Amino acid sequence: MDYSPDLDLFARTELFQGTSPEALRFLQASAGRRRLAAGDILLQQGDRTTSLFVVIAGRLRASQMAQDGQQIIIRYIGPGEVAGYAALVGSDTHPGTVTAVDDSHLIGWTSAIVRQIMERYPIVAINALTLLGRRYHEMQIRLRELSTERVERRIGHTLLRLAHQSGRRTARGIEIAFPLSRRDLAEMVGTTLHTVSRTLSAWEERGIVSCGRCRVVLCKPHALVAIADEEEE
Amino acid sequence: MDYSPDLDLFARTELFQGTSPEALRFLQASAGRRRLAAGDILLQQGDRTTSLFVVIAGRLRASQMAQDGQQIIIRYIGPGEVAGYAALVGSDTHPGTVTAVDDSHLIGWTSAIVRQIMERYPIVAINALTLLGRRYHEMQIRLRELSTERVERRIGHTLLRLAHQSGRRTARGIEIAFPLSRRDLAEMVGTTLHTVSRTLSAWEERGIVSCGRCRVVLCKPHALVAIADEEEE
DNA sequence: CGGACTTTTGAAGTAATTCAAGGGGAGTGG
DNA sequence: CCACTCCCCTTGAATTACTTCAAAAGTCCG
Repeated sequence: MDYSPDLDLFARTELFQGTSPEALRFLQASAGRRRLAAGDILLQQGDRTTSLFVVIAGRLRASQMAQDGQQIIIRYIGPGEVAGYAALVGSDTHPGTVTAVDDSHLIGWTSAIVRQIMERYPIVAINALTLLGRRYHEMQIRLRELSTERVERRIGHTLLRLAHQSGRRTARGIEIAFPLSRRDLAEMVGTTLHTVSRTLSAWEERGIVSCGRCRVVLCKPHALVAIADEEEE
Repeated sequence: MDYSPDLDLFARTELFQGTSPEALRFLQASAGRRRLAAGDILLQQGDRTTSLFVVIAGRLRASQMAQDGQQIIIRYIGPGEVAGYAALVGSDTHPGTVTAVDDSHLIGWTSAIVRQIMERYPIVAINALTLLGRRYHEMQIRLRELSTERVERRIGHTLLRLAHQSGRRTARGIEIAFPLSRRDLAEMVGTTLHTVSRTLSAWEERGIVSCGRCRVVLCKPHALVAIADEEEE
């Protein structure tokens, strides 16, 4: 078994940065592994919290559903990031559903072990605070955008964010590096897939983006920035 | 100086629950006090993070502003709650502005001390995680409401939440226990003060609420629940 | 090649904003 | 105590950004 690559990765994740070699060994020893194919569900909204995961490879989507079935996408989770934060904050059920959107590889720990780790190695709890604080801040910004901005601008901001956190340089521009349908984008932005489709079509005509089935490439990111941040008068 | 009442309060706040008497003494010794009149600003968005506060008495409003001046209200903060969470998560600037909406009394610690406390008493970091996790979850729910629900329903949910966290039983019903203008409510809900005004007027006609200048009383909370949660068909 | 899903685009409808104007309450200062 | 001012609130009417409804075309996969 090739443990060392994982051990390497550990030290670089947001959650375990700065932990002692001893702590890393303990984490290593107590970890479980999990592989998911694209479309598989890691955990479901309302389920009892049993584990915390860190993404090694792949990408997942955290979403929230209302009783009436309406769904929104909270965020996408990539390598090095935490999935299933409920175990981190001591919540007994998962607030959302996490689904793999690409084949993914994760490592996980039970809630009890997570608790132990944080008590033994406070740096982990402090790291967790930092990352949760960052997520909270992102949410504030999204909430503000959703409250005050028009759809076109929100789509712009959302695409720029996605490109920033998981863009891949290509010949044609920056490609969002995972399958993202118009519906997905709509559920991130708070609109309908129709409006997203229309907006992307208009942008494609102006050469700003280039899209296909579940694919978006930002050809002129600066033009998108202009749309997203331009002064309103 | 009457230190003991504060010491009493400490142990009951969300952040310091379960801390040892020794820790409480240290907290006590290193704390600063701050009094604010209604309208005073505790800290401003973009300011360097210097301190963390816990509200002893009064109420404050955390808000976020965009470049264009558009503002939203993130949340109201009451006794026992944390204000200025940036110091908790190691962010170097404050993500929002916190303003007193009633005369308030707070205690605070510098960022350096907060860091020390968390390293020495991991329980505090774990408590911080729990409370931030709860706030994050609340944000997810608001984001979902804002994305998927109509204004009337959102106003309903918002009022119910406010009543829950700071409602005061009165003869006429549950009163939101701090000044809350139509504009404030609009900035929480993501709409205009006009729409809020119209909605409240309509509800007042049906006897569901009773409002005045910066005052809202929920006379028939169950009717509001029906509006907020009723199945759509 | 059928079938499921994604995407596009037009047309109609509407919830909510924007525009506009007036009324009222609270505090201030003469 | 009255006049003045500053908010806060209310209510109509016009406008619009976006949704909803509808239908068809494209794309992937077994």
